[in-house]
Amino acid sequence: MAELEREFFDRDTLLVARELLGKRLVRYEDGTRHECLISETEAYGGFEDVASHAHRGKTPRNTVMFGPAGVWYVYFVYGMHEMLNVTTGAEGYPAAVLLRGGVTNDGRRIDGPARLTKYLAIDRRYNRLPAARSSGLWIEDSGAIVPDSAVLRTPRIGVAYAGREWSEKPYRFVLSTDYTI
DNA sequence: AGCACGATGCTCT
DNA sequence: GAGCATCGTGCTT
Repeated sequence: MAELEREFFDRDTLLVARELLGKRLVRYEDGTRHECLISETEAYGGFEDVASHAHRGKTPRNTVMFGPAGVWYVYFVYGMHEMLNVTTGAEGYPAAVLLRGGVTNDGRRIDGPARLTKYLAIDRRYNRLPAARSSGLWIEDSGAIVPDSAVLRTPRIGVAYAGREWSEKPYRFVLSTDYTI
């Protein structure tokens, strides 16, 4: 299947978050493919998005968000969880999509960003690496057509600190449970 | 089924 | 030193 190139990610963050639903996330290591379909995403980005890590400017942690699109941004929270994001948009514009859930090849749903990274054994060693085969972690077009009727939009999870305006924006995209590839 | 809470370490003020 | 883009457990209804 076709690997998603930088051009796919070098677009509006909300569009990328929407279109990542139904795509295949693949990690390849030691001759084994670990993979699942992406079923939940969230868009973070721009200077004004108070919920975004980049809102207060560039720091050592979020620097990768300011770089080119199609690069992994993996960070550690709550003392135990790895969060997987892909950068989007033009260089200099800080934005990324958080991958929050997947569906395994046997149809099991992996709900939650920490569960997703745990399932695929993804951690900070992928931070700053390209979302490409060369890094061993990439995203493929699965061939699935995901119609708008199968996509739910809701506010983002766990960002109440950002205030009502930004925590209530419908920047979370979920593949409805009755949709099967 | 839903809420409260503790775990645990890194990041930035 | 505070708080976090979370999750599992254990308790209440």
